[in-house]
Amino acid sequence: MDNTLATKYDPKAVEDKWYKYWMDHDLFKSVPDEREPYTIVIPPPNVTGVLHMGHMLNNTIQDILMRRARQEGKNALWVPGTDHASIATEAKVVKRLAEQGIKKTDLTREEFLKHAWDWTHEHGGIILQQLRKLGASCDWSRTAFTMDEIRSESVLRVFVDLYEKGLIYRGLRMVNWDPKAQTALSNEEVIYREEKSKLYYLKYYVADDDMSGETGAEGEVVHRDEQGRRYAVVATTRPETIMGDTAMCINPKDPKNQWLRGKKVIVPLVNRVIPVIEDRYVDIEFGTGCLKVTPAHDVNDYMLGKNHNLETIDIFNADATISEQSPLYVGMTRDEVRKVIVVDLKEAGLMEKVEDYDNKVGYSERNSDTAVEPRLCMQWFIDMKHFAELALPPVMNDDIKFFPPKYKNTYRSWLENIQDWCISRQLWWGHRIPAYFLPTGGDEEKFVVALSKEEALEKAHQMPGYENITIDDLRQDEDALDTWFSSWLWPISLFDGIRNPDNEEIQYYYPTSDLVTAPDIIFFWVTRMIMAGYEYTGQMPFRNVYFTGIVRDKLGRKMSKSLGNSPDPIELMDKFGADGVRMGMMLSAPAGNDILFDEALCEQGRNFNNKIWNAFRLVKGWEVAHIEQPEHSRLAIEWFQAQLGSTLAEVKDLFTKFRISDALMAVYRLFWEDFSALYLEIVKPAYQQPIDKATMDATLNFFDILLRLIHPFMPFISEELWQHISERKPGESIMYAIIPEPQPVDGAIIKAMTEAREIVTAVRNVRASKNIPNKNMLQLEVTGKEWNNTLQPIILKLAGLDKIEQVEAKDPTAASFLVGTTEFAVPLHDNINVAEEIEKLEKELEYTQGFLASVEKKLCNERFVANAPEAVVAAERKKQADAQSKIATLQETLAALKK
RNA sequence: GGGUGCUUAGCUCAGCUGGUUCAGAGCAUCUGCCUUACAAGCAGAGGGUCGGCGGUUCGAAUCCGUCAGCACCCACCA
Repeated sequence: MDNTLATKYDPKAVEDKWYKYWMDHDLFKSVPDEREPYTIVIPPPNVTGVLHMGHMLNNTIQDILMRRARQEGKNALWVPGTDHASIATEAKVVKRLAEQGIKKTDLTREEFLKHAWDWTHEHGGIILQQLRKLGASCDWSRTAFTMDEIRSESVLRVFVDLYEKGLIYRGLRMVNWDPKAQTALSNEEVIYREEKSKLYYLKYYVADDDMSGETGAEGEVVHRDEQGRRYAVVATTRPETIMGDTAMCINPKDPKNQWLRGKKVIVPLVNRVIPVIEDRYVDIEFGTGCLKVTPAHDVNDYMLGKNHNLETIDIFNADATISEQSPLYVGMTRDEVRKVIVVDLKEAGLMEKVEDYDNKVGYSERNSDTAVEPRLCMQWFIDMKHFAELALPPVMNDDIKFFPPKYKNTYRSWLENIQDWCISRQLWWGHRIPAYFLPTGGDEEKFVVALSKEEALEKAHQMPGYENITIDDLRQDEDALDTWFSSWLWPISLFDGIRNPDNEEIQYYYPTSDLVTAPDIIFFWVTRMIMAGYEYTGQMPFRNVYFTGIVRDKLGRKMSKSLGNSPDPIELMDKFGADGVRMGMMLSAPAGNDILFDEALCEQGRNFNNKIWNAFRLVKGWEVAHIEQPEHSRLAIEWFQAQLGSTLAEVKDLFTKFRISDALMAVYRLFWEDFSALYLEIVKPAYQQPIDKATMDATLNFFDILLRLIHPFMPFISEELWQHISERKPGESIMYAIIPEPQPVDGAIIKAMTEAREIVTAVRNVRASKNIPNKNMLQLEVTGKEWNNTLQPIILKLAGLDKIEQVEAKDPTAASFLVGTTEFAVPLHDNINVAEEIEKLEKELEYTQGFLASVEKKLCNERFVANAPEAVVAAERKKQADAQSKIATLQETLAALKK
C-alpha cells in the first residue's frame, strides 16, 4: 500500500469491483452442509416494481443479518425472488395496452397473457438488479418467481388439497368490488379513508296514505307536507342507491317511528312501494331512525335482506355504472348519478335537508382513486377459522418471536375476529383457479377441482350423470387467485416443500430463521405464512419476525410518488456510495419505529467511510523498524483489546435483540472514538518515525477485526480495505472472516482509561485557555494523596506531559482541576490568572457543598438508612466521604491561592 | 367505538424488573484550530425541573391513577 491514496474515499472505484468478485467466486451461494443453517427468504418485490426507500431499508437489514450470520460461521442463505403481483401488474399491462389502443376485452385470455409475460420479461428483475447495487448478498442462482413452474404447481396443489379438506368453498357473498379493475378484493385490500361527505335526508311518502289525523303515541315524529300527506325521512350518504331500495327499516323500539309500523312507503323518484320492516339493528339515535335498505349494495343491508327475505336489486354493472335493473339513470356512473339525483330530488321536493357528514369510504389498496363497491357475487373463499386456531398459539407463546412484540396484540385481535378470505380475482394475470365446471344446462353450478383438466375429467366421470362427458365439456373457472395465495407458501415453495416435502433442501433450510418485513403486510402475508407453514410442514415458517418501520421524509410524511418526497435510491447510492446509504438508513431505524429519512444521515455514513479510509491510510503508511515497543503502545494495545472485547459482546447482544442501529452505533463509536481518536493517537509514531513491529502487528490485527465488525453494515469498503491488510488468496473474502467470540474483559483497564481521558481533557483545556502550543511540554502535579493510574504513559503522551509527580502542596501558580476526588495541577509559572482560578474553585466548592448536603440529608433520614439495601447506603456513605475530602482539598487550594 | 404504542437536550432516539453506567448517545449548535491520516477533519464547550397533575415509596424518567397531545391498527352504524 502506498501513500498516494486519495484523502477521500471513492466508493465508485470499489463497489462494482467487489460485487463482481463476490459473484465470480460464488460467495453468496449456499448448499446444505453440516453447518448450522441461517435462512432468510426475501419478501418478494413486485416483478415489475422499481426500488424505493422501503425496499432499501428492508433489504439493507436483511443483508446485514445475512452477512453477520456468515461471519458467525453459519451456512447462510438468502433466497431472492419476485412476486407476480396479480392486480398491480395486470393494471399496468392494461394501461400499456390502452396506450397502444388495445382494450383488454378485445383480447383472448391467451393473447392478454402473452402481453403480460412480455411485460414481465421486459421489466421483471430490474429491481433485483438494483438490489445488487445495494450489495445484497442473495443466492441469485435460486431466484424464484411466484408464477414459475415450481411455485405455480405448488399453488395449484394447495388449492386442490384445501378444497378436498373442505377448507375452500365457493359461495355467493357480499364482497368488496373494485369497479376499475373489475375484480373482487379481500377485506385486507380495502383501505378506509375518512371523507368529508354529505348526509342527505330523503322523503319516503307513505303509500296509500289515509292521511289520518291520529298522531299515535307520545314521542312520535310524523312528517307531513302541505297537503297533509305523511312521509318518513331517511338519512343516507348514498342517495344514488335508492333505485336498489327494497325496504325501509326502523327499530321496533323507536318511539318516533311507531306510526310507520306495518306501513309501506314509496321510494322517492323511483316510485316503488316498499315495506317498512323492523329490526333492532337500526340505531334509534342516528339520523331519523329510518334506514333505507339496499340489499345489493351494502353489507348490513344485505344481512337485513337475508333476514327479512327482501328482494335484491343490483343496480350496478361491474364498472359501477347503472345497470338495466334500474328504472333511472341507466348507463351513468355512480358519481354522475350522485350529482344528478341530488338535483332531481330537490326539484321533486323529496329532499328534506342536507348536512355535512364525515364518513369512511373504502378504497382499493391498488387503485387508490377508486372507491370499493360492496357487491354480491359468486367467489371462492377459504374458511379461516381452522387456520386461525393453527396460527395463534405459536406467536402468543413466543415460539415465533415478533420484534417489536407489540405486534402480537395486533396479530391476536385479527385472528380472533378472522373472516373468511376471498381468494378469487376476476383477473387473468395469476394462477388460474383449478376448478372445472360441468355442463348442467341450468343455473345450477357443478364443478370439480383438480390439478389438470385431464384429472378433472377423471373426477367428473365419477359423478352420476357425467360418466360420458368429454374434455371439451369442461370449462375451467376464468378467475385467478389472489396474489397472496401464492405468497403465503413462499418460505415452503422456495424449497419445493409443497411438491416434495421430504427433499433435502426443505429439511435443511426450513424453518427459516428471520423474516424482515413491514408491519403493513402483517395480515396479508406474515399471518398467512404462519398458517400455511403449520398446515403444510407442521412447523413455523420462521423463528423471528422483525418489523421495520415505515420510511418517512424528515417532516414525518409517508414517502409517496404523488408527494414527490421520495429520493431515488439509485441516485442516493451514486452520491454517497452504497455503504454510505446503508449506514444512513440504519442510523435511524429502530425496530417498529418509523424512520424519518434525511439525506444528512447518508452524509454521516459517507463521512464514516472516509474516516475508515483515512485511518487505514495512516496505518498502512507506517514503516516498521526493529525498535523497542514504547510502554504507552503496549498499554494501548492492552486497553484496546479490552475495549474491543466489550464492544464485541455488546454488539452480539444487540443483534440477538434486533437492535441493529444500536449495534451500528456501537461499532461506529468504537472505530471513531476509541480506535481512531484514542488508540491510533497513542501508538502513532512521531512524524516520519518508524513503528515497532509488535505494535504494527497488533494494530493491523485490530483493524482486521474492526473491518469484520463493520462489514455487515458496510460491505464494500470493509472488503476493499481487508483485502489490503494482507495478501489474500483468490476467492478469499471478509464475508467469511469470522467475527471473534467475546472473551472476558479486563474492566479495570477500561476504568483506568476513563480516568486517563478525563485528565487528558483537563490538561488540554488548560492548554487551550492559556494558549499553550502542543509542542510545549507541561508537568502535572498530584496534590496531597497517593494516586496511581496504570495508564500513566498514555496520559503523558496524549496530554503532552513530560512528567507526573506527587507534591505535598500545590504550586500556587498552577492551574488545578479535580478528577474524581484527586486534585491535579499544571504549574504555569507566571502564566496564571489568580482571580480566575479562585472563582473557578469557589464555584466547584459551592457545588460540592450542596452535593454533600443532599447526601447527608439522605443519610440523616432514619427510614432511608433502615429500609434501603446495605449497598445503597454504603454507596451514599462513600459519596459523603468523597465529597468531604474533595471539599477539604478545594479549601486548602483556595487558602493557598488567596495568600 | 374499541385496541396498541408514544411524549426525555434544537432534531432523532436509548434508558431492562424503582437506588453510582441515571439523566445518556448520535446529529445539530457554539468556541478554538488548514497540528504532516482525515476540514467529509481535530481539540473543547454549552444544552433537559424526563408531557401536566395526583398517588405509592425512605427514594420515581422508571410503578399506579388521571388528564392532555401525537401516531398507528381494527370495527357493518346508514
